[in-house]
Amino acid sequence: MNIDEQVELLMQGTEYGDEDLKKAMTAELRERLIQAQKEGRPLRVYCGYDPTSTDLHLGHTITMRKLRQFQDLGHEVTFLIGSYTALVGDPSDKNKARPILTQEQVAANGKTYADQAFRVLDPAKTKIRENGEWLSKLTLVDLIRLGQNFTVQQFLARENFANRLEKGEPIFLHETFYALMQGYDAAAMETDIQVGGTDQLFNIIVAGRKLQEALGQKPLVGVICGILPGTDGIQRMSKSMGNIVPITSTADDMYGKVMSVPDAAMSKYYRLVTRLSPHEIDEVERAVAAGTMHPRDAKMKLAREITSIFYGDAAAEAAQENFIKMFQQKEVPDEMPEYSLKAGETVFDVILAAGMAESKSKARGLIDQKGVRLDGETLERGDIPFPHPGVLQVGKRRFLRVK
RNA sequence: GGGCGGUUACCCAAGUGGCCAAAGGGGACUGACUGUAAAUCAGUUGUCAGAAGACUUCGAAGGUUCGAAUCCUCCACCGCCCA
Repeated sequence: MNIDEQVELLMQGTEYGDEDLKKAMTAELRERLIQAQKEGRPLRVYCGYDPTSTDLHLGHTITMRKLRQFQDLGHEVTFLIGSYTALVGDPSDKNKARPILTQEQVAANGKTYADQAFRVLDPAKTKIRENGEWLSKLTLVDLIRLGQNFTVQQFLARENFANRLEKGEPIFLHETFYALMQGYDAAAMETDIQVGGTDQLFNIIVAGRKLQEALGQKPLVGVICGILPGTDGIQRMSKSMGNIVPITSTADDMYGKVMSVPDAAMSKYYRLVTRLSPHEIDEVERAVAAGTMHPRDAKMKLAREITSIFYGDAAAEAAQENFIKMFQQKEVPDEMPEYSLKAGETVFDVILAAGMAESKSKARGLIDQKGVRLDGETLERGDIPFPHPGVLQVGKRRFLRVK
């Protein structure tokens, strides 16, 4: 791959929110690649992950995919676990301060993060480090010195702080340390390239570069990845929005979740979380635009690709077949929870016992709305004894085999 | 530390003694239509009850009243201004 192609691939899916910045970063990236080639040394690339929960979702894999691209081009990739930054909580993507985690939680989460990351990254070529390694050694004086490189105004100008200020929501002092800590990570590792989401723009472009410069290093190149919308297609994918595709979900589930993503978000999914080259993606989009490819088929290709990244081709193929059977041909799924009918139980009893509705009122509502079927027949009442064993379907996708 | 304002259901938010289980919007859910997409249309969205209705709920606890989300007292938390 020549330098131009490398730059194109590495800049795919990036978003800077500012054309000039993007141009500048692209130019710097090119320069670094050339320089690295000349000197015959790999670039030091990293992305940090704060282990704030146990489950990673597709949104987290965007930057991993980007790291993987660097890895495949022969560069040195560090998967940095933010053991210390997680203690502070990144204010970037929240309108509220994050809950403070204990050191034990952080340690436990960090472990599972690395394991999950290796579904995308090449374990043999990945360094795993924790930022506690160097952040724990900073003294108060060190921290104060770091703070001398920034003004309060710079922080208040940040979009999310500015919003909170405007709305009268609290901004805690400790939140401002986050950027300093992250910037220091970059300096401590003498980073060439830092990868992160658009919410990290400030931390990377302002904090990281400035601190490196202050410490006499060449400022890093920020590769800022776009944000993946969740399954609703609008809000960013995040656990609290309930629109995530967990990377630990089953192949069938992953395939189905990707299929439920609105068309409008397809392009982002292709660019941010697949292994396809910019060229191949263009081809798919052209075909859809020209009408030679059905948008549904483009999405099936996407769902299959994503499932394959995590489960391999065979499982992705199987997931696709299940999907076709279940939803395109309206057959009931092969596997579903089972329930043993007890004497005298009504339809309501079964629905509630199986957790298919939260309360009897909700169940009543579902029946009234013709949302409950037994072997395909709509049930009119819920207070009658359960008619006969069979497949109970509540809504579109909740199934129960009643025996 | 002082002054003022706020806390309503999943979220935002209206409501300042009875007509309040509580407007409106968003979200979620169901049905129709579809490509398990979007858009659109119709409906549901505190719990129990077949229905009438009953019960619990407007930050917490007490109180006034025939009756309180609404008035009073105290407590907790948040914001703004002044230090």
